[in-house]
Order: sequence, then structure tokens, then C-alpha cells
Amino acid sequence: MPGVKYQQYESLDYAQIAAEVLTYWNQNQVFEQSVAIRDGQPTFTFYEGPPSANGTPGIHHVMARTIKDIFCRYKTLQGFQVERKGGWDTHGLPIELQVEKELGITKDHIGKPESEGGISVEDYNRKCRETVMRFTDQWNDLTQKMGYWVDLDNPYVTYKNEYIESVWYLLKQLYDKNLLYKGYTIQPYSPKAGTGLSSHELNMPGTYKDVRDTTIVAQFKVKPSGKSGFLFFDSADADIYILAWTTTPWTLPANSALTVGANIDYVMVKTINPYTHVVVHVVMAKNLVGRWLNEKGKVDSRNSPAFDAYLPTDKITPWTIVSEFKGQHLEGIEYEQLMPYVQPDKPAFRVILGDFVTTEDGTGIVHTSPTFGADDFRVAQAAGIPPIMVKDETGKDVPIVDKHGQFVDEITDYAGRYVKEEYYSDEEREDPDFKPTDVLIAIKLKEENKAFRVEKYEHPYPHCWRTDKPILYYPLDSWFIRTTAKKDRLVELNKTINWQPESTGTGRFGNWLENLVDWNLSRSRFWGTPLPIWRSETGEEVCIGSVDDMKKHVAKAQESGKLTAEQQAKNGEFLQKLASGDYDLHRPYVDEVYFVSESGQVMQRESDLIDVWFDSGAMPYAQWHYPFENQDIFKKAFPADFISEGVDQTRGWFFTLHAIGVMLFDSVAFKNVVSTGLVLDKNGNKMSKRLGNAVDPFATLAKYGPDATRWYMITNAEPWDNLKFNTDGIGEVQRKLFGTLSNTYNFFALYANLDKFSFAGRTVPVAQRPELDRWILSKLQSLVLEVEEQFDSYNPTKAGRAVQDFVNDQLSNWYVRLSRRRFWQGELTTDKQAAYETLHECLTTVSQLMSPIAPFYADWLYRNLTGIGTNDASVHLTNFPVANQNLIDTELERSMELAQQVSSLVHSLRKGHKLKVRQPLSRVLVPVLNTDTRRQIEHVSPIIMSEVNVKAVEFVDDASGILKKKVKPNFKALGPKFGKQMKDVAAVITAMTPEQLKQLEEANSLQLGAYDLQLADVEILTEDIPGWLVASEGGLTVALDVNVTDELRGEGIARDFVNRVQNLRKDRDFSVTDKIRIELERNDETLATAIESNQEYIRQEVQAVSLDLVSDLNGSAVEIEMDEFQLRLKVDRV
RNA sequence: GGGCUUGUAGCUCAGGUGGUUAGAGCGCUACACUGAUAAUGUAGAGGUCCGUGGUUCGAGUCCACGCAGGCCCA
Repeated sequence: MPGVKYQQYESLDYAQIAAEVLTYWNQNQVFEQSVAIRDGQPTFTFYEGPPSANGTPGIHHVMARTIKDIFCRYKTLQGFQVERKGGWDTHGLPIELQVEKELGITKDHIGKPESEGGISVEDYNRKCRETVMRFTDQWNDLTQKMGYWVDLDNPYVTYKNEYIESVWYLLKQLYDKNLLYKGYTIQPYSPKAGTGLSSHELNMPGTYKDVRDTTIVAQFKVKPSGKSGFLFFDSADADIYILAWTTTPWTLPANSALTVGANIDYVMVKTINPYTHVVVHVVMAKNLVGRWLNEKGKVDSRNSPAFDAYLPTDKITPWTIVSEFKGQHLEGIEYEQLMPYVQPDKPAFRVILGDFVTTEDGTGIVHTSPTFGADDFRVAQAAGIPPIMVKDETGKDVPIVDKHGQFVDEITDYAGRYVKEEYYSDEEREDPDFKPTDVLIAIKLKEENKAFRVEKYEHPYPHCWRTDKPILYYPLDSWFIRTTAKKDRLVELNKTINWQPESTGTGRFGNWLENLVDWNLSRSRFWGTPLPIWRSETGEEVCIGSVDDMKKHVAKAQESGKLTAEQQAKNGEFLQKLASGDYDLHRPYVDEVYFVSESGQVMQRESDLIDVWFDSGAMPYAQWHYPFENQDIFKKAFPADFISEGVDQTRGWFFTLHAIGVMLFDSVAFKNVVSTGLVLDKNGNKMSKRLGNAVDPFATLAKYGPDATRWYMITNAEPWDNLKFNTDGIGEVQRKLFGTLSNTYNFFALYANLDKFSFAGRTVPVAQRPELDRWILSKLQSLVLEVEEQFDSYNPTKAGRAVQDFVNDQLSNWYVRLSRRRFWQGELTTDKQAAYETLHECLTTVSQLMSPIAPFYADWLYRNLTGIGTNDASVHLTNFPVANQNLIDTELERSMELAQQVSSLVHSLRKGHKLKVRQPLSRVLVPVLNTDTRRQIEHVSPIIMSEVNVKAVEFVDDASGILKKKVKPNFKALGPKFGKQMKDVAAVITAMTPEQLKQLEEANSLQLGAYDLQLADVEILTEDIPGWLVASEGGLTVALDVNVTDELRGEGIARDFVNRVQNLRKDRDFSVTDKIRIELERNDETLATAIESNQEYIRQEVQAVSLDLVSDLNGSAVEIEMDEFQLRLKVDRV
């Protein structure tokens, strides 16, 4: 169609639209432009949490990235410059595992010669490097197709030398501030393999096996003191013991505390020790008494003769509960060391509180040895209880069990003994005199009246997958970041972060900070950022903070003359590579670099790699190779204004970003954060490739297009709630929102083209536009405010839903439907011009408001609206609409709401009486009790009249005297006044007589029975008009006059007739503008009269130049049924 | 075991500060409209608001204890 301004569409393929728009963006570099045009504007900084590219992207990535994209686009529209640097997370265990799987090897093979089926660290790491970027093509493809705008041309990559160097710089800063130190953690350790085990290795099938261990309930003797005073009922000489059960008796010499639960109920029991037969008082959890004492032995008093009568041969031991108390009362009680081989350097042997204590087994009191239990270590450290340690030859603190699993010399009775019997050879264990160490300990404790019960107990226990021997929980060297030193500041600054949802920040993250422990940085792996610390055997150490640092240390070492020839050669090799620029800061190369200390000792790199989370937490700095380059860029881009990741990152990326930012820069690293929930399948199950319920993002985008997919994900559930992903929902969004919007646009385009309308700003002042226009424009301004507010508070769901409601309920279903007539009738009048301008403005604004969520479709819509021939535009280059608050007319909005309500009620009544809308009726009657409502409805009565096809809207007010009023108690007002008397008051009000009500209305108050009522205490409404058909809803009542006069009947017939003719026109493919001639056979007087008396109306509606009633059509007529009439007519184009 | 979180119609979700008739969309049923028409409109059916106790004149809403799902951590 030549000369057409607005493209019209027959049918739409939304995926195709997106593909075309993508091409357009790429050709015109719209993304780059959107950033460039904001040059010089305030920046809005976004940090991309780097995805690991070692696997294919899933649908949840579309979700996560949509959130990121939305706010970056929104802020761009608002005039900020929003740079988005992409990034890749490339280190870590998942990649190592992937490589090992592909090569069919295990960690054991790494570093072994090829002849033994091994692989060198060099080759292994090369393989990791290749693997990790293998899927980047797919990721880039997804990024494009889903419309995520991020700079993929210059991403940061965590394995690059520059990135690592920045990380080293940060570590050096921490080191210099004494925030990086070497300590230990309790980890699973295999003495026979001589190595620690990762949790992954511990989770391998078959590692947990049932074993029968010797277990001991030990008696820890309470020292009398102020704290323990309440236990000593009448005599300070009483023997009071706290009972603690252990499945690892060998750890008892390392006991330094007992842990109880603060809210657990404990009792003190008087009974007799089964091995020594002496009377003892023992403390244990109340509901575990039955686990250790036979009910038959229970006596009712501690003075019971049963205690004296007890004989060592008796099977049943007498016992009785002496007192009962909560665990918190036990806190601080001191006891005598159970096995006093080694003395700690600080006060120990106290009862402390721990959150991990249960009463499911044992005694409800946990024997605590900080060197052999992770929980133990944690609670002891928190309570300031020292571990039991001895000094090794170099003066270093070591545990009382060595790395082979043998007791050290200081444990004199058992020195050199293996703590687990499985560590002995089979021959040794077969010796008839062989006794496991646990048994020896049990015997000793029994003899010393320190064991309350010794028994075999079967339970699952982890074993080393390599040696098949039980593992030990054992302290292993680790490097830590002293996060606890900055805990207060971390907590304080966290409070300045805007978390969405808030509970993640205060709850999950806040609690995590409150219970902070030092960050264990060490990982015993191969593919990762090496810890930049070199150490000599005597503990001299140096931490380097740059490649240059390293070079200097190597050069110095080369000159020292302390290195072996081989070390010299390796160093030389590395220096050479540095000089050529072809170097690698990974293992094994950095391991083959040797420094020399001040005192002339050779220093080697600590073999640890660092936690990959440090890599990602370092991205604000390392992505710019700060401080070696780009210092100015960094300063502008720190901290981030906005980040978003899954809620599972709370203790991952969110924490590491925050920790590094606070510890080194005393600043938050991000100001606003949206933590997103999971994407589940439609049944609420976790998606997994293994189960086959994972949704392929590419297939989804291809089928539904990115816009509907994004819109569905955003509006269906708030981002932090889990999303049950159901593709049916995308289809619904497509039909409901995009379909309606496209229809609305097409409607506009159809008539705009016919009238050769071309939008050129507001030519008709809003004040001069009809009610309906002013109403939708008012709604539009309100929408802009709402959307802006929701985006500003990082709630895209509410923003999207607001747009959706506007498009469906207000714009399409009300404005367009009621305005259709204005578009299709007559010439381009001012009224019509106003309609075009109004609709155009609504659509354009909607395209802007929705563009962050549905970027392709919004741009398509926007560019269609700007007209064919405009080729340099994009909605993403516009400024966010500014609401004109002067156009907001709440009175009008309220009026229209009433119009919608009244119409709905009338429709309902018509339906109930089978009166179709085409049949005009004379009037509706609306009872109104206040003038406001009356005015508001009067305002829109023309709309109501045309919508429900009635001739008049009339009002009945109080003065008419025919209103039947109903009075209801207003509970909200009555509540505070009458409280408990409410039921009675309500009854009195409901029973009020019309006279009393009248009195109340006139006097504004009324004494009713015992109650003094105000007018505001009741709600008055009308639900009935005697003799009328009424419907009411929400306090609004409508009555309909259903009398059909002959005249109305005639009009109804005329309308039906118009309808049939219109159908005919359409069947014959007449154009909208074609004029016709009609001849109708006169075969019924009612029909003829109706047609004749509505001639004018009919001719106008169907564009007829003539309408003649003839007696005979000579058989050339068309026959059509119309209710009880048989139409015979002839219609011709002029 | 702990922290956080969710539970409202067949499905997906709304329901400030407690107020007596708990809403929407989809789906379903029926009807209307037929110049937005592979559209559209209207109406109807459909609910022990997860359970049990408690606070209150009044609880989907507040409190306690549970149950079930989810995430993270032990």
C-alpha cells in the first residue's frame, strides 16, 4: 500500500520479530549507542557475576540475566550511563571434575608420570583451560537471543595473568594488614593416604560404612564453685559428674570442654557406678535418662534404703532424680581434666553452650576436643577454650595424634599407638593379646571411676576411598582471611545495602555475618589462582603483590648463591618467560620458582590454591587489572549500584564481594542487590538434566520468542520467589499481553492509514479532548508513576503487572472498545484527531515502559509507531517518560470506575432477563445517597448509556422517599469504642427501625439502648428499590427498567437489521468505505414500521445511499433470518 | 539439627497498619458480539485461606507449636 505510514500485520511470529529486531540492533549498534549517548551523564554501575562457562546454559540463566538486563536498561532510559562488562568464572572444582571425567582419571593421577597412566600438572591445567571456554559460543548465542545487553567483546576472565595479578595485589594488601594468616581447620583426613579429603570425596558412594566402635560415657568430675553451687545440694564433698558420650574414646585426652544446649532440660541423678560400685551423682539430659538407667531401678528419694542395700552383684542399679535445670545454668561450670597428660596454655575444662547439641543420642552433653571435631573447634574458639596441643621439634603446636594416626610421646600410656585399630596390620590385630587403643582407654577409665558406661555401638563412619581405612577429623594447615577482625564493620556496612528481598539481607546474610568465622582460603587443587606466599622451612615467609614483586624476588634469589643448580635453572626459565611476555601464573610454573629469605634460606611457594570465591569477589578490581591499570575507570565504577544473582550466592559471591570491599576499601561493594529464587519445573521440582525435566532455553526462545519468555518469568512470580516454570504460561502471556497489544496497534494502524493520520505531537490540547481521552491519559500518567516507583524499588514484577493491567483492562477493553466508533466514522475531525493522538501516545508510552522487560517487542512496537521510513530510532535510545501529574484526574478515574461497575451490573441484569444488548431500554436507575457519587456517575452517563444501550441514566435520592435503606455496622469504627460489647451493638444496629435511622442521619448521633452511636459508626446502603429489578455490588446498586415500548422494540429491530446488513457487506468483501443501495421486501408490518421509522439511523450505520421498501424483489433477494422475521433484501454496491 | 523462605479456587498468583460477602488471570460452562474477527465482551460454577492451639468483640492477616516443599549451612 503506497503512502501508508503505519505497517499493518496479518499475523505475527514473535520469535521472528525478535530475530529481526536483533539484526536491526546489530546493524545499527543500538547497544553501543545506548551507552554512548549517555556520555557525560552520571554512571550507574553494574557488576556481572561471572557465569562458569564449563556447562551449557539453562533456562534459569535466562531468568537471572533478565533481571540484570531489566535494571540496566531502565537506568539507561533514565539517563544514566550503564556500562556492562561481561565476565567468565574459569577456576574451581567443577571444571577439574569435568576434566577428570573426560580424561577418565582421578586426582591421584595428576602429577604422576605418563607411564603410570598419570598426567602432568601442566597438561592437566592446559586441559582445564580448554574445557572452561568450550561452551562460550553457546553462552554468547543465548546472550544475544534473549536480548541480554552485556559487553562480550571485552570480558574479564579469571584465569588471565592480569586478573591473577590483581588478585595477588589484594591478597598482599590483606597480608600487610595482618588479615591473612596460617592456621588450621578440622578436615576429613586419611592418615594412611597422608592426605586431606574434600567433601566431594567424602560424598562418594561407599565411603560411609557401618562400624562397631567401643564407646564410652565418661564421668567428668565437677569442681565446686559459685557456678556449680546449685548442684551441691547439702555437701560440698559430694561426687558430682557430668556425663558425656563419645564414639571416639581416643579423643578423650584432647578433651578441653563440654558442650550443652542452652534450652535443653538436664537432671542430676543419684545412682551407683556399675564398675566401681560407688555412689555418684551424674548430670545428663532429662529425656535421655531412660537410655542409660533401667526404669526398674528407679526409687523415689535420694535417701532411699535401696542405695545402702545395693550389692555389686545386683543386676538393677538404684537411681533417683535429685534436681532439674536448663542447660544454660550449667554454662561456666568447671570440671577436672579427665586424662591429664597435656596441660593447655590457657584455662580450659569448662561447660560451654553450643547450638549443635541434641538429645537424640548420648547424654545431651558433648565431649569437646577442638583438634578433632569441626563443631568442637568452632564452639571452643567462640568460647575462648584452647585446644590440647603439644610442641613438635620446630616448636610448632601440633595435635596429640600425629599425621600417621599415632599418639605422640606426651600421651605416655599410649605413645606411638594407633588411635584406630584398623590402622594396625592384620597380623598385629590377630594377636590374642592385641587390644585396640579405645579399649585400653576404656579399661583405664573404668578403674579410675571415670567411666559410667562402656559399650560397643554400631554406626556409619566415613572411610577413605583410597585406603578403605576410617578417616580422622584432623586439624590441617590452611590459610585464612581474618574476617572476624572486621566483623563489626561488615555488619554495619551491610545495613546500608538495599537488599531485595529485605529478608535475605537481614536474615540469611545478616545472620551469616553475625556468626562469621575466618574465611578459609586454602584449596588443595591444581587449577586455580595460586596463593602468592613463599615460605622457608623455618617459617620465614613473603607474600608478593605483583608480577614485578615476583621478578625482584627471583632476581635476588638468583644472585644469593643459595639455590641449587636445578632451582637456578628453573628460576632462569621463568625470568625468561616473563621477559618474553609468554608466561603463566598457574601451577606448575609458579611452584618452580624459588626465593631466598633474609637469613639465606630457600623459600618455596605454599602449595595451596585459593578459594575460587575470592576470584569472583575480586572482580570489581581485577576486571580492570586494578591497580596496575585503569585506576580512573575503577574509581568511577566502585562500588556497584546494582548486582543480582541467585539467593544461593548469599554466602558465595555476595559475601566475597562484601568481605573484600569492606576489608580493603572500607566500603560496600554494591548498594542494591536483587537475590533471585530458583527456577523449578512446572510441578515444583528442581530441574536437572539427569531427571530430564530441564527446560532447554534455546527451544523455548525459538518457540515463544524472548519477549514473552522474559515477561512470563518476570510477572509470574516475584524474582526472589521460586518460579514454577510452565511453558503454557508463556503462551498465555503471548495471547494475553502481546496479542492484545498487537491488536490494539493494528487497530490504530488500520484507521490511521485510512485517514492518513501521522503523529506530530499533541495538536489537540488535552483539555479539549473528550472525557474518555482525558481519562485514559490520566490512567497513563498514573501508570508511568507506578512503573517508575516499582522499578526504582527493584520490583520488576509489580512494574510488569501494572503495564499488563493497563493494556488489557484500561486501554484495550475500555478505551479502544468504547472509542471504536470515533475511529471509523466520518472525516478526520478534531475529535478523531484527538483519538488518534491519545491512542498513539498510550501505545508509545507503553512501549517505553515495557522495554526493559520485553526489549525486542517494545522496540518493534515503538518503531512501528514512529512510522515507516524511520530507520534510526529505537525505544532504547529514548528517555523514560515523565508523568505529567497535571493530567491526573482522580475524580475522573473514579467516575470511570463507577461507569464500569454500573455497566457490569446492567449487563448482569440484562443477561438475567434475556434482554440482549442490541435491544435498547429506556433507563437505568441508580440510587445515590451522596451527591459526590451522583456527580461522578452523571459525568459518565453518556458512556454508560452507549455501553449498555439505554436511553437514560436516572438517579433516585433520599428525597424521593422510595429508597429502602439498609444499615450495617461499621466494625472498624465501632471496634475501638465498644470492644467486647460488639456483638450486642451489631445486633442493635441491624435491628434499627427506619425512623431511628432517619434520626441518626439528621442528628449525626443517636442514643440507642445503652449505646451512643455516631453516624460514622454505621454504613448506610440501598440494596433494593421496591418494584424494580436490581443488582448490587460493593455498595453500588443499579435498577433497570425492562419495559420494552413499541418504539424501543422498533429501534431494536433496526439495530438487528443493521447488524445483518453489516454481515452481508462483510461476506461480500465490501470495503469499509463502499456505499450501498438497499431494497427490502415489505413482508411484515412490524418490521416495515421499525425500518421506516429508523431509516436515517440505518442508512448512516451501513453507509447506504438509499433504503427502499418494495413489495416484490423478483426473486433476486437474499433471505436472512432475524428473530421472528424473515428478511428478503437486495444489497448492491453503488 | 540450625538459619532463611513458601503454603489462598483445578493451575499461576493478588490480598498496607486485624473489621464480618477473600479477589484476578488461565482453564471450565453458558451466553452475547460479528467493521479489532485466527479477535472481543459478559455472566456462572469453583475456597475447612496447610494443620492445631492461643490473643481478640472480631484472625487469611498477630503469637506459639506442628506438617509439607525449597535454598543455604552443619
